[in-house]
Amino acid sequence: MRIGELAERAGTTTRTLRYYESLGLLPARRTGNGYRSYDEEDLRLLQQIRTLRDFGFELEETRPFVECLRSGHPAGDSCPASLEVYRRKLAELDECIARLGAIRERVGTQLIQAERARAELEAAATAPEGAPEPRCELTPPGP
Amino acid sequence: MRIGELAERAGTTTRTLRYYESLGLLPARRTGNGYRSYDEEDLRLLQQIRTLRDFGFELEETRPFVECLRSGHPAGDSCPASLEVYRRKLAELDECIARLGAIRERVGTQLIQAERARAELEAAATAPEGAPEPRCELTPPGP
DNA sequence: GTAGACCTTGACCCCGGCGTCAAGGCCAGA
DNA sequence: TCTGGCCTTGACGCCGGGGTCAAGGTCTAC
Repeated sequence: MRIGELAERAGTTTRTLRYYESLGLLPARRTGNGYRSYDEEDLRLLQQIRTLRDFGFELEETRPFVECLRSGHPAGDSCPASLEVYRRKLAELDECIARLGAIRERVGTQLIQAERARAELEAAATAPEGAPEPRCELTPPGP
Repeated sequence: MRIGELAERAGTTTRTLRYYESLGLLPARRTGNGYRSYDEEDLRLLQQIRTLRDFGFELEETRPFVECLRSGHPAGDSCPASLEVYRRKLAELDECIARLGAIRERVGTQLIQAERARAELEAAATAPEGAPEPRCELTPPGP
């Protein structure tokens, strides 16, 4: 199978496959005329890469999975190195989710307060006495 | 105040301030010799920018807040455009958190299964009969 | 007058993951 | 034989947010 067919079957582009090859992630055999040549096994490797990438893994993080498959294991995550990547990724995801959650809370609070401030402002505009516009601002999380 | 002092007081760099100026985000007056000149108000604008950036806002998203402050409001989020950015950001955060949460679940499940597969594999290696290595792999989320 | 600490503009570099040309080779069908 | 569709390598571009030179101007202190 040539590069165009593999790309199409995997739902990606030839550019991507050449890029992976340049990283040594998915090397290709060559036919006599210099064309890249792939087989079904390469398709599996490629699918493993694309699947992990869809989950937010960086290309380098997919390498253990690919090498695991290439070394004859039936699944990319049959090897300790792959499990280690899973664990690192889990920790990363947990931390990221927690951080975003904290920010979400602060932004949400901020929005409520700012909306209330505006409501009071409009009420003040309706009423004759103009109270000073209250200050409420997103403050830095501290050093 | 010149650029170096403002940068230091805001905990950033002169390069950053020049970059913001190139975006029209934080324009500077000039003294006779061509040096940039800032005042306390500029420091406030800059702090607003840095605070929002710490919360993951892109520079362009801070623009409404800065313009709100510059137009004389006591807080960057006193204006409707700023509130709109808050709301968009909240929606963005919620979606991102949900997406990461779903991925976290899948990766976590995958890790458990792969660990169990390895445990069975080792048990099989201890026992004389080698059962076929079970396949379990992260599968694509579907088209 | 000269050292050194500031300032100026301009330009290139970085990260990841490709997209998008450009110029040319290889092969099949009419 | 020629056209069209594949393939090859190489090179530049993009995204955001600046880092890091380079070459030169300006001011102050000694």
